[in-house]
Amino acid sequence: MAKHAGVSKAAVSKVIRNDYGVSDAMRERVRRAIDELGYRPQAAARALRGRAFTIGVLMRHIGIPFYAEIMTGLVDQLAESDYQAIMIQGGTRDKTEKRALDALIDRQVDGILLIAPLVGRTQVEQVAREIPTVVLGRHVRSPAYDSIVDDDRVGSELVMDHLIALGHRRIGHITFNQEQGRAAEHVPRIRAETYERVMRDHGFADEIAVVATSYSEEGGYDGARELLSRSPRPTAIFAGSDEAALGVLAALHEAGLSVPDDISVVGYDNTRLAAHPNIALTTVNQDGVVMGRMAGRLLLERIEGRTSAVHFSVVPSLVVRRSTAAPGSG
Amino acid sequence: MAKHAGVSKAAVSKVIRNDYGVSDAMRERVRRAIDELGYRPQAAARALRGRAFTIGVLMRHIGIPFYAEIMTGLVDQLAESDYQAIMIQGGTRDKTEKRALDALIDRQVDGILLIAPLVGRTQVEQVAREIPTVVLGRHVRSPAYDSIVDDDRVGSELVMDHLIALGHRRIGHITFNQEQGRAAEHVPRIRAETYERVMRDHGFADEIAVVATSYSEEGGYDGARELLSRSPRPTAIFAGSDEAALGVLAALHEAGLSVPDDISVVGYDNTRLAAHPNIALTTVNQDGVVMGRMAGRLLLERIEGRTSAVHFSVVPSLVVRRSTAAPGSG
DNA sequence: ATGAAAGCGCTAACAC
DNA sequence: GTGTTAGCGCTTTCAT
Repeated sequence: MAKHAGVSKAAVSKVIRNDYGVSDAMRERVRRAIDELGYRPQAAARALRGRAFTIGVLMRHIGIPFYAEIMTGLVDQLAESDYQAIMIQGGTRDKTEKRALDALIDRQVDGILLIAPLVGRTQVEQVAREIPTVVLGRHVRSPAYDSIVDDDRVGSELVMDHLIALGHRRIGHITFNQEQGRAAEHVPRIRAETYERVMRDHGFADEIAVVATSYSEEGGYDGARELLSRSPRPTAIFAGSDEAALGVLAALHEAGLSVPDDISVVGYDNTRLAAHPNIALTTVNQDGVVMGRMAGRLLLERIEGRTSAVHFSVVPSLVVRRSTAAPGSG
Repeated sequence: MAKHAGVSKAAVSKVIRNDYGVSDAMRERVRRAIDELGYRPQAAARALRGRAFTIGVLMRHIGIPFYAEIMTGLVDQLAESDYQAIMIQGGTRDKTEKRALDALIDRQVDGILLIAPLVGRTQVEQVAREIPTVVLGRHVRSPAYDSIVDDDRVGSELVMDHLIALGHRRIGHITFNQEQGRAAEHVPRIRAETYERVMRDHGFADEIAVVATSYSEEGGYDGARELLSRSPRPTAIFAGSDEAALGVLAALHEAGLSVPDDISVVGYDNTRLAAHPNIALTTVNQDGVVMGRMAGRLLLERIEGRTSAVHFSVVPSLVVRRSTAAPGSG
């Protein structure tokens, strides 16, 4: 490559990196040679000496619509930089997630975005000492890394206020049963705590009914069946996620109960499906695209040298659809 | 690292790669040092000389449930190897996909899985000359790379036979309007052609009604509205994908038509949502997990040296749910 | 069976 | 403003 342009390797390197100390003529000559040869610098070689120009994203699975929104924002933000986002699946077990995280580190990524990681604060801090790190979806404010969350307290309050304003008081909640250790920073815990607090604040402490399963469709299904078996049964169910709400709807359908006439249902996340007319789920919207874009910005800033931590919170909004109504209207 | 174990770098390298010519004592010593130091080889440095131990997967977006299945199979297959799968989003435009593909190549991946790529055969062949490549979801049999497809002819026949057996003859179809150039290898084209062929074979040539929009929910919505505006309107709609079928359901809902009493709807892909009781979509199941596992196997084989091309076809099956019934039953 | 040495393709520091 | 040089952390070849 350098030979073809009749210049030194260093000159080529400088042109590619837009480094200073290159004459226009030199730049032009190198540019032409690059085009003629279709030359592309090898990321591995660059990584060995400097940067890999790669942002690694760790997520449990792909296939989750909300994650897709995050990626849209991230890619959009990185588009103007020289950085590329690569993704890796961590799975749902500690061990597989660890392996995936190690794989990113081995590949010398310049920044890491952890989406709702299983790994705890201490371990993330260890990684963050070496590599700029942003955690999305964990309510933890470490000085060692940045975080981005939706304000789950506000979102949950929106849900509860909506239901209570409609006249509900026997409201059930389905949450995600996670390990206790670091649960305080976990989203399901915050949504559940807010649910309980609002219930108490309104004098409905006796009506509190929380079932801990998971945020999956299956978890919602099981949770709803459990809630329905109680007597009297709730007039509304606040599922901790849209996924779980889908399971709730399935269980209600199976039980021959109609929504919202017999029972109101609320989700959280505003996945694309919630908007479908056959579902029409009242839910909380958190702007994943904005969160992803912010993640990209924070990572680029850290790569450029910022060391102080930034903790960003997105304000959610309630989207009211046809799955909620006043109780006993059917 | 080598110093800590009191051996040469070459010895460490051999132990890590399970190369021959290492005594048990040496292996033991190196292993212990690795554990003590928590040593991990840098992929970038390895890539420069040998392999990156990385499989790159290019897909349009994450967030597509079927792609998640493919990844599950791929990761499962690679779990027993030293290879890691990383994903990159190509987006829906030629240009962004090209950029993503280049990014994988720059990162020296050892193998590439292209999921329903926009890029055409010639360009893929160029890549495949350098890097083992598997294409999933394109009906093209190149001698230069492997391919994995669902047998879309069989799947589409299953759909049509089902509808015709129920008594439908005015069946509409919604397809994906792609560039004509290389359309022959594209899935939507094959599904549409099979639809037309079966219609003709049964003497329903006059009833053929194809609307070309896209395989998205919006595309299905628009397509359905177009089909409903015709007179007489179809008694059944075969949407080319579940996504599109969701849009069809939305349009029917809006038009006050009930499914399946007024009109039957069939999708394709058996995404998780199709199974939800509020949707209950009759659709075609293609085993994404099997396809992903096969992709991993083919890539590993190619990395090990296979040069002849393998073309693998998965046999789909029909999943009948409540969105189809005999015509005029309502 | 083991180690010394060369070199993969870049970047950074320095000399000119 | 440009070229030369050293070296990033591995793998590979070749002595020993």
